[in-house]
Amino acid sequence: MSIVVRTLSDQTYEIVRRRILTGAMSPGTAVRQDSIAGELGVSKIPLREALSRLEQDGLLQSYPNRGYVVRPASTDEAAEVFALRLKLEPAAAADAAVKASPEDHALAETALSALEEEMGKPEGDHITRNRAFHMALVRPGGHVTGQLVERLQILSERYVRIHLEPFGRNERASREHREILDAWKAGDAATVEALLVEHIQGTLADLEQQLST
Amino acid sequence: MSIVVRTLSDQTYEIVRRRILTGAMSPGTAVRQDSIAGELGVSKIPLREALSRLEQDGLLQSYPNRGYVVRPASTDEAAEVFALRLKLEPAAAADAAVKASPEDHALAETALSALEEEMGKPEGDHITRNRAFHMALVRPGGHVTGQLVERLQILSERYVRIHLEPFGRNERASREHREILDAWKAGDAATVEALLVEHIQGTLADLEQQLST
DNA sequence: CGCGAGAATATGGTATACGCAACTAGCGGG
DNA sequence: CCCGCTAGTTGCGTATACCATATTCTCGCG
Repeated sequence: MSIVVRTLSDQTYEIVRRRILTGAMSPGTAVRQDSIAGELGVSKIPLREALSRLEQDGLLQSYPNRGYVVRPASTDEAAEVFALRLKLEPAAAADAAVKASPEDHALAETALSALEEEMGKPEGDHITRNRAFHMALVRPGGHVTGQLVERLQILSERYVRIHLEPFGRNERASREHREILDAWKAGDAATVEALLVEHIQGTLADLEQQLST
Repeated sequence: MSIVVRTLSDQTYEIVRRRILTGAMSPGTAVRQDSIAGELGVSKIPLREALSRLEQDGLLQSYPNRGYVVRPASTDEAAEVFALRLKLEPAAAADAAVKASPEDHALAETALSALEEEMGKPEGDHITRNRAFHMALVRPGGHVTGQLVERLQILSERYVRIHLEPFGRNERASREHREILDAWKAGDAATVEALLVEHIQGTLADLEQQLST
C-alpha cells in the first residue's frame, strides 16, 4: 500500500517532529545537532534535512550560525491556526467528497477504523491516527490544498496534544467522525462541510476551555 | 533591512527555485545532484537541503533512491492555486491592514516603489518584486498565514512567469497596486479585501486567456 | 566590578568513500 | 524471435573525517 521504503531523512523527520509535538523538546530549547544525531544514530545529512523540513513546518526556527530553536507555542498562534483550518478544511473536504473514488473511500474507512481501534488503548497514539483520518478526507480534492491542510494539522497538533490528550478524547468526537465519513462517502458536500465546521469548532472550544483554566 | 548573512543552503534554494520558476528546468526533468552541485560549486549538504525545501514547496517531487524530478505544471493546479489564493490572500491582507504598524507601512511602500522601479526596465525581474509587495501586505497579519500565502505565491509564480511575463504586465495591475496600498495604509479592511479579490481575479483572467489561445 | 583576549564550542560546509537500489545492456534459452 | 535472467553501471542516500568561521564562555587583568 503506502510506500514502505522511507529514507532515513524521513524517519528522522518524524521522530524529531514527534518530540516537538509531544513537548519532549520544549519551546525555546536549542537543537544540538551533534547530540541528536548521535542519539538517533544518524549522520548530519539526514538530520539536517529533517530540521530543514521542520523549519518549514513552522516547528523550528533557524538562526544562521547558531542553529535551530524550537519555536514557541502561543495562544495567538493556536487561534490563527484554527481560524485557517476552519477556512480551508471543511471546504476542502466537501470538495474532495465529490471527487473521491472508491479507493479513496476505502482508504478513509481504513483510517477511521485505525483511529477507533487506537482510541481503545490508553497509551495509543490516537492523535496521529486522527490526523491521518482528517487527511484522508481532504486528499482527493487536490494536491496543494492537501499540503496546506496537512501543515495546519501538524501545527494544531501541538496544542491538541498538550492540552487535550491528557484528558482523553470525548465520545462526541468519535460520533462526529462517523457522521462525517458517512456524509463524505455519500458525496454530500454540504453536510460534510457543515459537520466539519462543527467538529473543528468543537475541538477549538475544548482547547479554549483548557487554556482558560 | 533583510538578513544579510544567508547560508549557502538558502542561496542554493533560491537559485534552483528560480531555474524551476523560469522554466530553465522544465517539468519532468530529473535533478542530477552531482552535476547541479558541481555547476553551482556547492557540496551535497546545501544542495540537498535546497532540494528538500523545494519539494515541500511543491516544485519538486522525490522518489526514494531515484532522486528528485521537477513537478509538472498543469492548468488544474493553476486553478487550484488561484482558488486558494482568493480564499486566503484578500482576507489575510485585510486583517493585516488593521494590525499593521507604521514600520509595516514603510516596508510595503518600499516594496511597491521597488516594484514600480523594476517595471520600467525591460529586463527587470518584476515578478519577484511583485511577490515581495504582495507579501508585505499580508505579513503583519500572522506568521502562519504569511507562510501559507507565500507558498501559494511561489506556486502561482510558475504560471504567471511562463504565460504572462513575455507580454509585460499591463497598466491596470500597477494602478490596482497603488489603490490597494492606499486602502491598506488607511486600515480600510473591507476595501483592501475587495480590491485584492479583483486584482487576483484579474491576473487569473489574463492567465486563462493566455492558456486558452 | 567591568571588560577584553583567548579558549571552547557548535554550526555550516567540503571532500571522500561506500552500500545499495534502480536502470541498462547483453546474453542465453525457450 | 522474443522473453527473462544476469552482470555491469549509474546515481542516490548515508557515513566519516576534517576545516573554517561565528558565537559563546571564561578568566585574568585593569
